Amino acid sequence: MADSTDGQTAAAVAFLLAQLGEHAAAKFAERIESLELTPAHAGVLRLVSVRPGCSQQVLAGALGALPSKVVALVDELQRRGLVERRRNPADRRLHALHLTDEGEEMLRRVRSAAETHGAELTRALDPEQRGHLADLLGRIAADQGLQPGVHPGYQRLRR
Amino acid sequence: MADSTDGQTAAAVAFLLAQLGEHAAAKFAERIESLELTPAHAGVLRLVSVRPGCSQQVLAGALGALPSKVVALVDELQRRGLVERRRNPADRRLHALHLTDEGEEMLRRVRSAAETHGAELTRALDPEQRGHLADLLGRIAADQGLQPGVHPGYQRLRR
DNA sequence: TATTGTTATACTCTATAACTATA
DNA sequence: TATAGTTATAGAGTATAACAATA
Repeated sequence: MADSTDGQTAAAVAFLLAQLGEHAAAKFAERIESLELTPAHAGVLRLVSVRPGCSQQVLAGALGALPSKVVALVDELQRRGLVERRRNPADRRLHALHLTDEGEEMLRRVRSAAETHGAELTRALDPEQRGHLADLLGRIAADQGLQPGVHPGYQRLRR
Repeated sequence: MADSTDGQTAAAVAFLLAQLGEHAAAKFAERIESLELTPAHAGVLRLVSVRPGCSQQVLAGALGALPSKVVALVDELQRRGLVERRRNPADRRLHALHLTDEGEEMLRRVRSAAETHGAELTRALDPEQRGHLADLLGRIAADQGLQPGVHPGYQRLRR
């Protein structure tokens, strides 16, 4: 069944993914604007929560962002009391990153916003269809070698 | 079944869409690099083909791009003999845009690249799953008010 | 006066590369 | 000498606004 119709379907799927991906990212950014966070900020909070004590280099690698960008992001989040930089006594070059209690609270709000965002985005589907869609997208993501939960493209790499 | 599990599924779908959308857009851009086209160029070719004789203003609106950007894109495509600007005798301010034969040929190559791209992106799915995915994504796109076939996000609006 | 297309300019962002402090 | 983090700078890309031609 790898006929011309299927080829067009595949192309249409790719187009829809690009279109919806842009839409989803823009809507999410809009939604966390009220928290005065950008998607990049949210990515930092999430990753520091998952890997407490990680260095800024590790963070840059996982986010796909430049170290210099990470400095600015962490500066901002630290200034607002959401993350802490702790010197590592064993290697004083490293900054171990941790969420403060306020940071944890903010992350809960981000997660809540993400759920509302997801519900709004997929409101045209019933729960069964939503589950099916998650499955199909997960298969593609795994096949394409995308890291689960890591950097949706907040980074502008461009090589 | 609108329970906490479903809420997490919805959030996961939104995340996957953003992640896969970025991936799909990047891969497509890579694929048409060999044609020395950017996604924005491809968008112009496609739209001029669909709406032959359209003005640059109309094009800018449909692409979600700035008029000044459209000028640069059309300049480049005209220089390469892919599109023509024809003065409209009725209103000499307007440039009616048309594809040349070379432009038509280039668009065929872009469409072929898009099919290969789609097949590669969705290779983890069988044709039935691919069709199902196209259906689910189409429902969301329609519900979210996205124009079919129009601007996947090549524009950087940001407002 | 309003609109199309164009050009010029200002601005934002990103990437690169220097610099410091530690190792 | 090499690495983490930081700062400064250059470059790319975008949006804004001025402009000429036509209506």
